[in-house]
Amino acid sequence: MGKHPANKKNSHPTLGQVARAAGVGTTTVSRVINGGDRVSPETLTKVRQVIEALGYRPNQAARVLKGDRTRTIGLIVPSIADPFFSSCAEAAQAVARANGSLLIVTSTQNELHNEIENVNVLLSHRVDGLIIAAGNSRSRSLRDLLLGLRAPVVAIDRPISDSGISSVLTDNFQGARAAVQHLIEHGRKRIACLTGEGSLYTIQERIRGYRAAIESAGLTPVIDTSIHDFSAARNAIEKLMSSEHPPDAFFTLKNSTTAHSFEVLQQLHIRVPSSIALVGFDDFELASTVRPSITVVQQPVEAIGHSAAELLFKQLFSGRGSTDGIAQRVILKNQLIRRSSCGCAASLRPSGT
Amino acid sequence: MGKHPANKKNSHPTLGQVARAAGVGTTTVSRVINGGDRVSPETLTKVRQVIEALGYRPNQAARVLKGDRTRTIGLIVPSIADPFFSSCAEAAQAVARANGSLLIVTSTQNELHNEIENVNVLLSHRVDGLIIAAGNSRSRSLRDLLLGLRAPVVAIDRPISDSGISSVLTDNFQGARAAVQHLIEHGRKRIACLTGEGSLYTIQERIRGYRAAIESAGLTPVIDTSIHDFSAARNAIEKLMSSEHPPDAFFTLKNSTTAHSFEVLQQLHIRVPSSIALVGFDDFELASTVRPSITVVQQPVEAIGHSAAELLFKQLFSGRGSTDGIAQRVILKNQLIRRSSCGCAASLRPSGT
DNA sequence: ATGAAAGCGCTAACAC
DNA sequence: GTGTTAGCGCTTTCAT
Repeated sequence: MGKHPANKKNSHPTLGQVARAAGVGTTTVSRVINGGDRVSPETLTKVRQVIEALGYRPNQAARVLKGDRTRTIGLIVPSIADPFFSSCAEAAQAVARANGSLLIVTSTQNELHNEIENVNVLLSHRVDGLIIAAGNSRSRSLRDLLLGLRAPVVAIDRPISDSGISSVLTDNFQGARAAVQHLIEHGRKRIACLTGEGSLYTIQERIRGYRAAIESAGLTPVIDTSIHDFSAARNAIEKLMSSEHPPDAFFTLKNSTTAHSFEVLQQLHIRVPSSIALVGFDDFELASTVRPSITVVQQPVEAIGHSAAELLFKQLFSGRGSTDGIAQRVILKNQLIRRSSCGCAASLRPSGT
Repeated sequence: MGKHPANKKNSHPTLGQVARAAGVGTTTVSRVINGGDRVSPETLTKVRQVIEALGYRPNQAARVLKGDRTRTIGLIVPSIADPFFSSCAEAAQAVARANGSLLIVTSTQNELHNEIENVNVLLSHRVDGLIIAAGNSRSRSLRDLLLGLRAPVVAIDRPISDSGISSVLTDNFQGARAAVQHLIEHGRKRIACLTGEGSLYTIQERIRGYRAAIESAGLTPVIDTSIHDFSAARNAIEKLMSSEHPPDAFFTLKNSTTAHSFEVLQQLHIRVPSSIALVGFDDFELASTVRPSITVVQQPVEAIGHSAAELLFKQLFSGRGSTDGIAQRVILKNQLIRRSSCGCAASLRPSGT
């Protein structure tokens, strides 16, 4: 089938083939593709031509085998499609690229089984380092697996318990506490906390923050961790609203819960913020566009991915493996974005920050 | 520093080390890690123990060097953080995993420079195949590069011009035309088309669809391709609204334009849909939650990633390289999701489809 | 400035 | 069943 001029050979051309075609030794070709030092200008030009003509590309696998780094790093997250993690990934990839590396992203759906398998697969590919957001951050087996690696590891969003593994987190506790305090300052007395996935580290920290604020104000905590989906939100809210002492505010601990709750409130024609104030954890697109715009605790998403990757490369370059010396814990600040749903006056140009 | 039991060796243990430790030959170990056929039960157990004890993991690079597939496929997209592409990626990864492969995702910001570099990097890593959403789908150099590969390539979202490269697309033309027709059926006469990134294939197809519907209804097309951001949207809309014949509907060609336009309309206190009807191309979270809920052309995002990966593996397994035989063009249908902003009655339970 | 040759870790003939 | 051995494509001494 008449095809294009390039390489119609069955397989990729090899360095040896280039060498032969150029009438030089393999060493010379190797030098050329690695910067071209110690090669005469003519040879260099000649070899480059041949490389071009043959469409030669060095085989990473062979280089790796010689013991070099693979120039790949792995990122293991619950879901690529989750905006939080995909933003992290984008930021991490930028750093990886700046360091001449490739980022390989895999997803686990928070299942321990997948987390362990992904670590193993990535390791088989000899990634130089690993960034991981582990759903099962307290799993003994995962921890031991990670601890046994020679490659550096950085945990994001959720730390690996009792491991001394570096981590980049946001201050979920403070963020939640500040949000609830804000609600309290608005005079809210019965603030209910709504969420799903109560087993995750992040959620638990946020609950701690909620409790701390509530209790230090002498109020009563009301926590519902059953909100997995829209109908769960609807049920929970209907029940709460028809209870003896209905809440006057909701603090929702994750994006989907915030969105679902907001929609339920609309459907039930409950006024926000007059009847119920609403503050969510985690910002999202359109949180500033809906009416009322929604006040949220905003996490520095890109910064997480960026810092984690930076930290990883720092460990990589500092020579040694995971747990020694530079293991660090980076805690990033969260920010309360005050929009309308908490009771603050609507800003004039609400398409927010 | 007292560490854990695993492998404290400087580097990874090798198959040879396992063989020696187990008192067997390398072939036997190789057999064990490849399924354990033709090995006696005792040896098998023994070897497995040693593997476990040493924390041995086969080195992919070495396998690759032997000519095997790398069991990795590459996905090149404009941005990982874009929900459209991250959903594609998630779907593609699921297929890859089902086929025992790893998906490597890289992003290009639609820059030709990055697209070419990413192809080369992925190729150096000897990915078995490539899925690409090329911003510069008409670039000659990119096309030639892709055509020269022995690895199968599947284009998504945007076809590679004049290349015969397989592609998985949605029917942008039909989708747009149906949306505009819907607006026309609602009695709208002056439907303005708003968008940015007019150079992209997808956008151009949508414009074609818009034109087709408008012209066959004897109306006048009004197209503004300058909407890069919020303030551009604001300017454009203000100008349109104060013109002699202000529009009575907007058809927005991409997510961000839809969201920005919606917000501008709110700020200007222009009633939707009574004064201006709105239909957007591409669904997004909360499109059903805002008030009025927004009617959109919904693309089968997961299906794109899924089909593309399936197609890629099909080509991979069918033995040969890119352009022969099974090169296909898969066109997926888009669906008009009728919510409120087009003028259709609000549905009772508007949290969408 | 350039080349010859020895592996890197693994698999696949081919013996035993 | 199991071991021996020859490379896969590359980098890297060590000569020249």
